[in-house]
Amino acid sequence: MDIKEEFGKRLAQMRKERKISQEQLAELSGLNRPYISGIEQGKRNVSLEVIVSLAKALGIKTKELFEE
Amino acid sequence: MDIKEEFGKRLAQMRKERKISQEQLAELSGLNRPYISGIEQGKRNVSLEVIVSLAKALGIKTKELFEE
DNA sequence: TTGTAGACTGCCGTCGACA
DNA sequence: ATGTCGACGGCAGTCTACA
Repeated sequence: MDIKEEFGKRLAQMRKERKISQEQLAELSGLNRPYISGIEQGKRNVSLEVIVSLAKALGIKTKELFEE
Repeated sequence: MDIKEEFGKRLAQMRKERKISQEQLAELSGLNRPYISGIEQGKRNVSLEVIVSLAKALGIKTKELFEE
């Protein structure tokens, strides 16, 4: 499986565990909602800064987004 | 410290531990050498795919590039 | 609530060259 | 062996809008 897909699935999983919407995650991370959607679909090659923003918004460490 | 700097220092550290040059890391990762230099200087906001390429080139897991 | 589309700006990543 | 520059194409990330 493609790394973008893996990352997207992992992100969606962590978001749902916290029971927040894409809209809320967008606000917390400072990103826009359609972009979050694209990331979760595995369509986006996100940058280091975005990865860190998402981890912070989820209240986890960056490395946790890369655990299997 | 900025996340780009942190990542760059971590990358340089892992590369030196393996005693390979930026030139060799560039070849192994499929990236170009001046770009590797910029990353290690903390000047570049690298993408997910580049992060994974670098980890593979170093023979480590992606998450290891985010451990403190 | 989520997926998708289009238009836009800025920067990622490439490459050749020089210190 | 490494840092830096300049030029370039392509895509990251934004925003509005509609299903």
